[in-house]
Amino acid sequence: MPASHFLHQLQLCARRRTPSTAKRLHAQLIKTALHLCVPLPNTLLDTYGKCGLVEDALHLFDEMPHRDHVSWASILTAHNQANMPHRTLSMFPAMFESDGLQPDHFVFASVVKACSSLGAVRQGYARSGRKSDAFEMFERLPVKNLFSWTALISGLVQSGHGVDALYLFIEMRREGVHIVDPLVLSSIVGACANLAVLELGKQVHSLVIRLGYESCLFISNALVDMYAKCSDILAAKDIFGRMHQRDVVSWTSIIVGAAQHGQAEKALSLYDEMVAVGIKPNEVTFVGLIYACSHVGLVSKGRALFRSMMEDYGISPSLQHYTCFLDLLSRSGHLGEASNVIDSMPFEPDEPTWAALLSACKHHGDTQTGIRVADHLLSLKPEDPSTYILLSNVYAGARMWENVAEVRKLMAAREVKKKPGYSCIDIGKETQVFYAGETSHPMKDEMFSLLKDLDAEMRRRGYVPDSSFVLHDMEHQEKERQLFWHSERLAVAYGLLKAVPGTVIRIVKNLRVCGDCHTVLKFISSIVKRDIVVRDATRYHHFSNGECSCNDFW
DNA sequence: CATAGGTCAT
Repeated sequence: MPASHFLHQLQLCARRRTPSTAKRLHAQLIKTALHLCVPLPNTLLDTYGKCGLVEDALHLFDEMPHRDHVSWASILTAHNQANMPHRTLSMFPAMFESDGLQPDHFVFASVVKACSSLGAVRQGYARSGRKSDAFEMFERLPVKNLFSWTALISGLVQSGHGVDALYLFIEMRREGVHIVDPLVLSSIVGACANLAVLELGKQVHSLVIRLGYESCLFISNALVDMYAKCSDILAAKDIFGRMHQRDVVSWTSIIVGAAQHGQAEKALSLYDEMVAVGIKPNEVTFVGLIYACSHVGLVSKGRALFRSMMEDYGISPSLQHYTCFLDLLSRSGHLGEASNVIDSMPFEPDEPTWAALLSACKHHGDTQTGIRVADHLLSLKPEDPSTYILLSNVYAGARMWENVAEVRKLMAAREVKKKPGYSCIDIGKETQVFYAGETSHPMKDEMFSLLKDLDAEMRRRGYVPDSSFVLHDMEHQEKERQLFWHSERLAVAYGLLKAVPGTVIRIVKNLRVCGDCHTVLKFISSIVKRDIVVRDATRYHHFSNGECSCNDFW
C-alpha cells in the first residue's frame, strides 16, 4: 500500500476521532516499514492526539529518529488536548536542548495555550535555568501570524494581565495585522471586563460593530458580561435584549450580572424565562441563582434551587455551590444549619467557604464562632492581609480593642502589609486614580471643601463616623481624618466636580469598601441626588437615594 | 501541526 493511502486514511481518522482505527493503521504501517518515513509519523502523532491517545502519541514520538517542528507542534498539542498542560511545558525545553530546534509559530501557540491554562503566561514556562517568558519567545518568532498574536493576547487575559493584553492588541493593529478574528476580540472584551474599564470597553464595542461581529454569539456574550462587570447593567441588558440567538452562556451572564448588581428578583425571573424558552441551565447558572437568593434572603427559594439542580438537572454540587449555599444560610442567620452543611458536604472547606461563614458571623454578632473561623482562615492563608483585617473587624465589632491591637501586632511581626487602597474613575476618556490619603492632586482644595460640606450635611442627618475600620493605633480624631481621605471618597468628590451633571458616577476600587465609606456613600447619594456605583474587590454597590443594592451585607 | 467566551467567596 502506498504512503499516500495511509496519509489519507490517517487524516480521515483524525477527523472522525476513531482511536481503534488509528491503532490499526499504525500496526499496518509498522509492517510496511513506512512508519518512520516523514511525513507519516507526524500525521500519526496528530491523529493519536486528536483521538485522545496521548500515551500512544508519546511512545511514537520517543521512537522517532527524526523530529521536526511539525512533530513537536503535534505532540505538544496532543498534551494540551488531553488537558495535560504541565506535560506540555515540561517536554518543551527538549525541543532545543535535545533536538536543537527553535520554536516556530505553531509550537508557540501550543506552549502559550499550556501556559494560560495554568495561568502563568508571564512566569516562565522554561526550566533548566532558562530565564524567559512568553513575551521574549514571541519576539524571537521568525513568523508571527494571527494565531501567535491571538494565543498570546488570550493567554495574557486568562492569566490576569489584561493591561499587557490591551497594549499588545494595540500593537497588533499597528503592525498591520488587520484581519482581526472574533476570537481575539472576545479576549479583548474580556480584558475590559476584568479591568472594569467601561470607556475602553465601549470603544472595543464600536470596533466590534465596525468589523461586523455584532451578531457573533460569543462576542455578544462577552459584551453582556463586560457591561455588567463595568457596572453598566443597563447596557448589558440592552445587548442581551437585542441578541437574535441566546445560549446558556448568554442567559447565565445576564442572570449573574443582575444578581451581582443586587437585582435578585430580576435574576430569578430571567431564569424562569430561560427555562420557558427551553434553555437548560448549567452548573454556573446555579451558582448565580443561589448567589441571587442569598442577597435578598430567599432561603427556601435557594434551597429549592439547590435541590432542583441535583434532581431536575443531574448536576452534583461542587464546592462553589456549597459555598454559595452556605453563604445563603449564614447570611440569613441559619448559622447552625450552615455548620451542619459544612460537616456533611463531601469537600474539605477552602478559604472562600470559611470566609463566607466569617462574614456572616460578623454580621450576626456571633463573635465566638467568628474568632474560631478567622483563626482557621489565618492558618490557611497567613500571608493574606485581608484575613487579618476581617479578624480585626470581628474583634472591633465586639469592641474587643485589646484583641484588635493584638491582630495588628501579629501583622507587624509577620510583616504582612495592608495593600494600598486606590479608586479609579473615568471622566470622558481620561482615567483618574486616587490613593488613600493622597494630597497632591491639582484639584485637592475643591475636593476637600466639597467633602467638608458633605460631611457637615451628613452629620446633620445623623452620620457618626465609625473608625473601628481603621487598623492603625492612633488618636480618635486622627482615625476620623484617615477615613475622610479614603480613596473612594476622593474619587466621588472628583466625579461630582467633573462628571456631566446627572450622570451615574462609576468607581472601581481595588480593595473592599470599608463600612464607614459605605455609610458615607449612601448619605452622599441622597444629598446630591446622584447614583454612585462602586465596584470593589468583591462586588458591586449601587448607591441610590440613601440605599445600597447590597442591602448592607458584603 | 495552532489561537477562543460566562459564575461564587476574600
